[in-house]
Amino acid sequence: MPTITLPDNSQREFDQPVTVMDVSKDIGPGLAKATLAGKVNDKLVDASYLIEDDSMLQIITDRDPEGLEVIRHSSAHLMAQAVKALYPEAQVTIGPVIEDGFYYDYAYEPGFTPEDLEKIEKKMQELVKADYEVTRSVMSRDEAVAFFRNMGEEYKAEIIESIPENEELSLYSQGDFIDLCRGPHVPSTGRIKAFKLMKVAGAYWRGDSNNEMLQRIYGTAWLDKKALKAYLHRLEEAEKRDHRKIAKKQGLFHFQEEAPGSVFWHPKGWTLFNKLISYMRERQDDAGYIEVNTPDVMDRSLWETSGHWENYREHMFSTTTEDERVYALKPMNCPGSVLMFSQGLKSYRDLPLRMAEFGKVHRYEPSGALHGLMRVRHFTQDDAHIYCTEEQMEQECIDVIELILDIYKDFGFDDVVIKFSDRPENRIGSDEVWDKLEGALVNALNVMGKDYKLFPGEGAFYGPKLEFVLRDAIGRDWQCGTLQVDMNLPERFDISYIGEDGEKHRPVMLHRALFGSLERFTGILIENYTGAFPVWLAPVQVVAIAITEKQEEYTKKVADTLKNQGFRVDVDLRNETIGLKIRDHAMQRVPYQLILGAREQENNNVAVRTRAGKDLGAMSVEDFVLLLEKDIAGLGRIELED
RNA sequence: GCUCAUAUAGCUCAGUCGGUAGAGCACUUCCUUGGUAAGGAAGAGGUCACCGGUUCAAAUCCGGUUAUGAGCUCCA
Repeated sequence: MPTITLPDNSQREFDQPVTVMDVSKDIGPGLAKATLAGKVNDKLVDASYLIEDDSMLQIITDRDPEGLEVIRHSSAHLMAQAVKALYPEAQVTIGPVIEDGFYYDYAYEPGFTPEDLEKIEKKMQELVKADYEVTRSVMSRDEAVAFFRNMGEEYKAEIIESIPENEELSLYSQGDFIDLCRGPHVPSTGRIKAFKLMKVAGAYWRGDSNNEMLQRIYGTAWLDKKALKAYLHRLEEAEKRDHRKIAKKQGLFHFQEEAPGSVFWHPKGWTLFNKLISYMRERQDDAGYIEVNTPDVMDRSLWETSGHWENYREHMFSTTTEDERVYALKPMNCPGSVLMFSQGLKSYRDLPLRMAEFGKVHRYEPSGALHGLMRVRHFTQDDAHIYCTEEQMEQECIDVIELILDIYKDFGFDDVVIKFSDRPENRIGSDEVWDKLEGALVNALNVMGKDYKLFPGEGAFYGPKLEFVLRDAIGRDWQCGTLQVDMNLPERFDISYIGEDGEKHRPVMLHRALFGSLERFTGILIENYTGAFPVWLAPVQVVAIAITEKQEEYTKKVADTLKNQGFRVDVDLRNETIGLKIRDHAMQRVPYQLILGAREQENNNVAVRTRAGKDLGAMSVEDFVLLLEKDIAGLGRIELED
């Protein structure tokens, strides 16, 4: 005799066990029609779930976030059903829900073509129309293994075999398709209204590159066609922000075959790059760092001492000279930094020693990993190594985190995902030391009230790390800043400082990078600003445009006045209409355009237009300079975007 | 590195059935001297990524290489 309590605390009594759907029907036919699943005592269940005892029940409809998840999960099953119908020899594996949709991995030797996707999608539509009822059944583990093995589904059987023996497994079937699944699912296939298959890709079985490659089909699913359309539109818009596209349009950099994964910076892109360096240099200077520079090419023996030769040799660029000496291009700055530290005796009075370097590192990344500016083979780190005592460590961590978040704020990144990776299985150092190092990082975050995501066992073998992650236009996450504690290098290079007691002590070494890779950060910024950089960063801040050739001299004069005050100014004297010139520079996202015609020349002033199309009217050059300076002082966050 | 796809003018892209390549923008020259997102005309520009094969004939079909894109794996 279950009593059902609904979210509004109203109660309904039934004289026999009821399904979620029964309760829905009891409340009203409209709700019954909208019911996708239920939440009984906070556990997500099918609409057909039988409630036997007094329970809290929330009916899940397409208005609930869980409803969309159920639809996406069922969409994955729907796709698998379609694939099995069209390609019976394909074996099913797994098909989870992901952000914005779902995927399903198949073992299918010939692979799927884009045409196959169309066919599969069409089949899915048919299956929706047929409106198969989705039913749940239960099997023991061993029954299920035998069942799937008998069907020729070896992968499925393998998955089930790895599940503990005593667990009861649920299976879902629709039409002649059956799959192992935790559920819940929609009551019938007709409930899936808006989906689209997006792309085929390879994916390793069980995520292990030693295993065979499966065929993964990605799809997206939404509550209705309108939401699907909006999503596709959003994707299109996001693609326009792709840093590679914007860079081409604005002439910031290029890549070419002779140097895969290596950037050719054009003048405008290089200006941007250098602006970031001078910004960082200033911030680090204020934060008590010193800056050094160490060699790019160093002898093999150094990399043997650091351990890189042993562990990362295949990812290093190395070179042998005429005299048979083997050198390597530095894949990291730290060994150089340590050599710098060991020059001369260090006292505890020298600590904390914060040694920064804008070092270009070279890593032979796998070809498939390369990705625009985000993943390159030669990149510049805003690297620094902080040598300090154990007592100083936590405060140094706090200072680094504070600096990093403050710097990100200057670029408009207020929400930064922080990842914390703690001790891995293979590691050096005692547990007590690890406790201390992890504690330093976590305490620092706690003191600052910052949330973080824990990645257990993902730390480096020599110490735990924090990673600061930013997201690109297409929704991909990229690690930018990092803070790591290192127990390995000080040991390997046997560095020390003289303590108050006159004895040698081993310093703690913190590695940190704030932008991380200047190249990657530039890429993130291009997308973040859609190429419309704040004035302080913009490669060209102002363009002076002559309306006719009669203003040529005046235009040059105005431009020179601004250039002499340190602004980055372009001049446009082309024999084109003013409309075309304005359009060109607006599309190049130049923050300010000065329109210079007979009127301006006569009154000795400039007519100012923003890239967003706002006409600020005429003003003197002096007033315009004040405007620029104010804009730059506010780090260009004055509202002039469209 | 793996799976799939792509590679044609500086850029964006067409190119049917295999018959030696085309548009728009950009560029050069000329006309136009203009007032806040595209004025007009003419001209120049290509070893169709590279190497090989099939064929009387290859941008087109086949194989390989390189690079790029998406995803997977990796990222000290």
